[in-house]
Amino acid sequence: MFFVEQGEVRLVRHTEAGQLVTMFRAGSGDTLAEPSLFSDHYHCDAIADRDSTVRVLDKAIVLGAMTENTTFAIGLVQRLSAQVQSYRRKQELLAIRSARDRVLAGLADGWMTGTVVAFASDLGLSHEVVFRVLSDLVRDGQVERPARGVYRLKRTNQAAS
Amino acid sequence: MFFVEQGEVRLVRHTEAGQLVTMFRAGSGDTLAEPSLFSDHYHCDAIADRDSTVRVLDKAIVLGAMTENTTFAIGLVQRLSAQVQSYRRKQELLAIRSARDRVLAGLADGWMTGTVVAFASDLGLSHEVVFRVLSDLVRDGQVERPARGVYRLKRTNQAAS
DNA sequence: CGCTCATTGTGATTCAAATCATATTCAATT
DNA sequence: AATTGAATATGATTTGAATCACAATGAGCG
Repeated sequence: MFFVEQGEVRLVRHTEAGQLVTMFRAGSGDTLAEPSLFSDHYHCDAIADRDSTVRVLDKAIVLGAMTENTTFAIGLVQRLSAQVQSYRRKQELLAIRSARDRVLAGLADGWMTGTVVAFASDLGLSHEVVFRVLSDLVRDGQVERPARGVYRLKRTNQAAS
Repeated sequence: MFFVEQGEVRLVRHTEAGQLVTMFRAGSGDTLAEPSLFSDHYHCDAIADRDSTVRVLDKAIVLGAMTENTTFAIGLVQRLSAQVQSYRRKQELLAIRSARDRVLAGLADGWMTGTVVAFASDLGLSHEVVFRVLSDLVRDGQVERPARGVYRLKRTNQAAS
């Protein structure tokens, strides 16, 4: 198990077909690979896109800390719950068939942080379609593009939640 | 938060487009809606396809139990970790573009339990394509169909993990 | 038993996302 | 300053999953 002190680390897996799927993005203060506490053979790779500082937490020590320090355990439960929630939200989003609606939902959820290519990958769409949809949305006035490669929803249809 | 004593309860959400997405299937002994412990406004619906018995756990009591009983807290962490793992696996599976490969992966992971329609919904595919792919796979000898609506991978390409 | 309804299954057609191709911008490197 | 490589962007084409349409089977029910 790992603790990200600085930077950003992505947990990725390779499908049989060879494509890279990002499982989780851990920022400063996040823990990584909690499931490894209970299962040995589950394998992911970790990629740091920026320089990052990561603390390695020994499995036995973490398990020990959970029995002794209840606030620690509760914190862990809380972080895991948040992860479960975000996975559910992602599932819901990926269930949206139309590329346009999916891009809109992704924008509303604040997924468009890095590059468009990364955004497209998170959405499970080809970057070409995402570029095209973004262009259309800008043309339709739903989205603004303050700079090259930067897209933002207009206040008109911001996230409700 | 809920505890499923008997039966099976599905956690579902409705997308804006009106389609139903199954977020989680809880069987006997599983807990449901753990994230509700920490957030108030997240909303899912629960559907019992079979008659089921569910125990309602009071939020405050569960939080109390976590501080007092460390084994309880650890159990919760463990269940949540397992959920996170399965969500990651599902993400990986849904990232598979080809319907044929996705169906194969779903079969290998033992998702084909109920009806083909339910299976298709879990895979995020139309049931027509799933039927077609299953037919092809039977024709190709990769899959056996012991009875109408029952499909099973042949030992040749069983799950590696 | 006849009725309804969901599931199973297949065939034909459509449509939209993937793919292929290509140009441009820009930052990092040499 | 020239070179590489990645991201941005758009256009043309293909492909495969969705959709529409329609049978057949089988379970539940009055």
